[in-house]
Amino acid sequence: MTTTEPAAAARRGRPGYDRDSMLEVVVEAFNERGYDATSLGVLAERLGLSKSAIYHHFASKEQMLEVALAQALDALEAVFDAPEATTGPVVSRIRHVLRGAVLVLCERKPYVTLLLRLRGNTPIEQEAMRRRRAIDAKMRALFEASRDEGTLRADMDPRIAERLTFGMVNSIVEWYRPDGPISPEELAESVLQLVRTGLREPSSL
Amino acid sequence: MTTTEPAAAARRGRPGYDRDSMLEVVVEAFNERGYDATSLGVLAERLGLSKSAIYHHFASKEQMLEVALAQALDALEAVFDAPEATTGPVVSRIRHVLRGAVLVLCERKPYVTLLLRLRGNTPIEQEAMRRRRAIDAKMRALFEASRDEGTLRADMDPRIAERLTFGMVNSIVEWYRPDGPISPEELAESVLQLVRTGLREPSSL
DNA sequence: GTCTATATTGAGATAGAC
DNA sequence: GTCTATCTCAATATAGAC
Repeated sequence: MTTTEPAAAARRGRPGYDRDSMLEVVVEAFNERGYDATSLGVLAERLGLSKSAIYHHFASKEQMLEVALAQALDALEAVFDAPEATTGPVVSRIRHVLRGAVLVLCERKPYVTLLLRLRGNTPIEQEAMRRRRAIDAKMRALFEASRDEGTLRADMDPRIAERLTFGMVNSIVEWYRPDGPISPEELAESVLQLVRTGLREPSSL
Repeated sequence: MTTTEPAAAARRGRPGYDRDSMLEVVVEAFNERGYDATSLGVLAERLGLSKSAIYHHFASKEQMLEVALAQALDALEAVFDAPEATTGPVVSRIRHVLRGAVLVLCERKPYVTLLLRLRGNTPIEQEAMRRRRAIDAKMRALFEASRDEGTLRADMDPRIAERLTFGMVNSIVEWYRPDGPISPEELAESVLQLVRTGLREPSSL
């Protein structure tokens, strides 16, 4: 039995975690049971380590949350700060951010899931929620711009439209499976179709 | 039984809670901080009581959750078991359950919110999730029937359509305010509009 | 119906050896 | 990088008086 292995990230046995590989296991547990309901004892069990070993990688349970949330927020902010989100026709910008949000959500699902379930119980959670609300505000501004130029249906409040749309996108974390039959791209396309023209078969309108 | 006291429900002073009026305060706290993160100490503080007084009304913290979840599930199941949900044109049934779900969600928001955030950590939570999944299955069956009769757009998987639609509806608990400017009926109408024909102004298609 | 205790368990976190 | 052992505190829940 060899006692030294170079790479740690892909290992599933007992030893050799680095910060990222440990975080993967930890965040999965947070999402299954909820952050508050997940004790260090449970984490240690799933990691195959003792509780105290965890503290070699993270200063506290909340720091695990902080690092994980950053992974989600950085990716989402990148979508909304991209040139495609700030220049060009408003309808194209909306398409870009919706598609980008779906893709980030699928590709970093565990981290985004954690973000979407925050309650703001600590300063770290509150700061993450602040960043999330800033993203929401950019989305809302796009919908209001669409209303102003006449491309959003006039009989719907743009704020309601934004909330329903983003709520739909965010709900994807509840059921999407990365190893399932549908690709993130297909899913993004379905979202755009539904948002653009609804669910009805045109011939049955 | 009941009714030696007309109602303790409206009281906001120190004493005189009955089960329902206590549950209102409790569920509000659960939703603000999360069920697991809400200690009996916090509940006692918000109720203006000692921790032990709570046990006069509920046998355990989890029993509070159980009673609250029943309020949400009973109302939702009533919508899906109503005659309007089981007879008549499929499109009408879908309109009924979507509208009904939005109304229940607005009118019993705290209880539905609790339901939607469950993680299944205990048998009681698991049973509630089972009932919730049964409701989902009825919704899915309606969408599949719509696909089969040609009223759901042919280029979208009915299961994805169902999940996106229900996800949108459920996300309403995250932002709806009963004392806000929009009525549950208006909100239900917006949902139906978005789902039927999308967000775009027809003239800009 | 509420109170003041208190029992008991498990949580997050630390110390220091290997 | 991980371990055993332990600290401290807060959690749920109970006992019994008023």
